[in-house]
Amino acid sequence: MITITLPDNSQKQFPEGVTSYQVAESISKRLAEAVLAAKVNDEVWDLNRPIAADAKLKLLKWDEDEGKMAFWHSSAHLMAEALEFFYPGIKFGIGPPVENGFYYDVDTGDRVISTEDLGKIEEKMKDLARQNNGYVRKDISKKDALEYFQKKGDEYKTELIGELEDGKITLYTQGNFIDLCRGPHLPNTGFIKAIKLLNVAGAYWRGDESRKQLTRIYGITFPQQKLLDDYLKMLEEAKKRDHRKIGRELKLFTFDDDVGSGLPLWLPRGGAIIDQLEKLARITETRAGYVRVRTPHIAKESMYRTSGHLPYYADSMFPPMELEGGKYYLKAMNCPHHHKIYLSLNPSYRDLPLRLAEYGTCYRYEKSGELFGLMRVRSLQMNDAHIYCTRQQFASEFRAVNDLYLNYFKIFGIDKYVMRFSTHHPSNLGKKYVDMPELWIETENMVRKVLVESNIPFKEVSDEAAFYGPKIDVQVWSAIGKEFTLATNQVDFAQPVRFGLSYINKNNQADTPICIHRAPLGTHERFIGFLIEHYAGNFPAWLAPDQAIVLPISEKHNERASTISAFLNNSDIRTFIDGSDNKIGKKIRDAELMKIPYMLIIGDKEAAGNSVAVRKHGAGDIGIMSVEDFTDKLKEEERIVFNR
RNA sequence: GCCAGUGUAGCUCAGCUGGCCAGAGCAGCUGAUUUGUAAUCAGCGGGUCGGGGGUUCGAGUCCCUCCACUGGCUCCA
Repeated sequence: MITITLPDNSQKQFPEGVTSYQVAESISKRLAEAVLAAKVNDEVWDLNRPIAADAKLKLLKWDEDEGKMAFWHSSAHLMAEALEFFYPGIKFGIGPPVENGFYYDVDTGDRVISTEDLGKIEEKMKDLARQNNGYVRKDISKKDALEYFQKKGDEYKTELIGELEDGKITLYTQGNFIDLCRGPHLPNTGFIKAIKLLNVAGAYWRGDESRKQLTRIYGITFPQQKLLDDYLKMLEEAKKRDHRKIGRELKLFTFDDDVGSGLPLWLPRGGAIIDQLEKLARITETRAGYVRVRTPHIAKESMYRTSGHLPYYADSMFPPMELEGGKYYLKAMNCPHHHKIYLSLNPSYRDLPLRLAEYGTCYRYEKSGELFGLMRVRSLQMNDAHIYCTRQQFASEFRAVNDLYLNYFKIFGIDKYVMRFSTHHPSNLGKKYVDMPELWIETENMVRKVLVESNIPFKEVSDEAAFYGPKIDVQVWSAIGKEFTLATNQVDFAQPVRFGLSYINKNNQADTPICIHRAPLGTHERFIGFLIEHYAGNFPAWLAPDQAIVLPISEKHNERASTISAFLNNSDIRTFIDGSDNKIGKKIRDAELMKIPYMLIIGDKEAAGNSVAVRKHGAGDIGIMSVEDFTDKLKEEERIVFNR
């Protein structure tokens, strides 16, 4: 007999070789039906794998991520079986579960799998699922595994096996399909009740651009049809928040073929949002001791040689313009220009920290397939600043920048984000990274300390730093689940050296400053793209393109409406009149669709009392008030943001 | 850049296997209406069907090519 310890620390005796499924059965029949896999001593196992000795056991159902992973991993094998049926001789790469579903990378030779083919594959999968075929695990020697897949002609699997340790190789078989796999899997295919193949895509073998591109098929499966229906509905809902759709509907921005792809045109209503963001940044930065500078959009080749961006970064820059025997580049970043300003100012230690801020317009030649609405563009304006400080000032400056980020997040109500802290790896010193080991360690420790002390969730990734220092990127997600770096905060102790930046210290000696690159609001393009989705177009009044719209009940109230509108405009409130001869219901509907925060309705009653009937977007009528009271109300909403 | 898909009026979309197929709704304009919290009525004007080339008696419809967009891969704010 062996002892099985369950998560609640209760213990039960079972005969040696008992399976997790049998344990589940002994608890309840319903549990046995719902359980998908089991965690045995911190390792996820198949339900029907015999347990030989005393063990901790956790039964994994659909509500556990590890249960879902086993489910989707098994689904990938099911899809592979269907694919092999339709495309004999097909070769398989990898087929893992992912956050939402699974995929399999396959090589179909000359045959093309397109979206049209997904339906029949889906049907075949449903057939196979109904057969309740078991997923059977088998240990195999490396030699036998290689022999099997070589015979099958699958060079991808043989490549994978070649890297595995002999004695730890397992195959899984279900129905007519055998796959190299570590598992774990469902007991049988019958668990998979609802199947949807989502799309086909190209994917490079092992993520390497220089290797062959395989066909990747994405799918998702569920233990019940209703869960699939819910998931598809959720996807539809997410699409409604898509900034590209809302941007068109609310007339915020557009693209034009003649201008070029990735080059957004900001319409007046989008421009108004930018104005408010810049206002917020200006106020915030002025209070934090920043000074504003302005620099040209182009610079000569020599500067980018000095900075080190050429030739390494040249692929991401627009090709140079040649004139008067020299090459000029459109700037892809603002730092070199700012370093030149530093040189011109020739500061002493008394002038540091020097914080140079600019909403600098940059141009980056992104590959055509990488463009994505406002989130990934070729012309962008950064909420950029470079802080030059001494090593002693570094900690407090970095902390201040961090606080600035958090303050912004609070204003916008951004709570779903992850700070990605990228550090160097010592093995790449002098190669990928500047060879200043003690400075790397010192600044990384400092950055880590600030993050921990500020109680900020972050994940540390080794060997992902910039060549000039460690960095923090703020990762967020678009409505349709794409991950983006929204903002960035980088430490730089390399460029100051390259540019020969220095200051005279207290001991009358030249010293090199450290530079902090920071862009807490990222770029206008990406930040507003993100905000559109974050608010689903329902911008708070301080940020909305139009804060209020004046709606006269009938034509005879138009004059009164103009007076009120003019008064509000004079109080710096962004407003206009709906002067159409539509009925009030229609005017309200139009304003609601444009998501204008406040509607001010003017009829006989209001005209008589110098008041407006206020309707709030999405909330309805909030009562009659004087024009002054409404102005104060709006001003208060702005004050909370701008004066915090 | 690569793989797969899509491209019909400002927007959302119909147009089956090539032949009275260039349409609808919304938006726009004009007129009537003067309206009390999510669509008043009527009339009118919009498209060389993404660009170019080809097949055909005949092409939104089939083929080639370029461009753009969408979903991925790679790369990044």
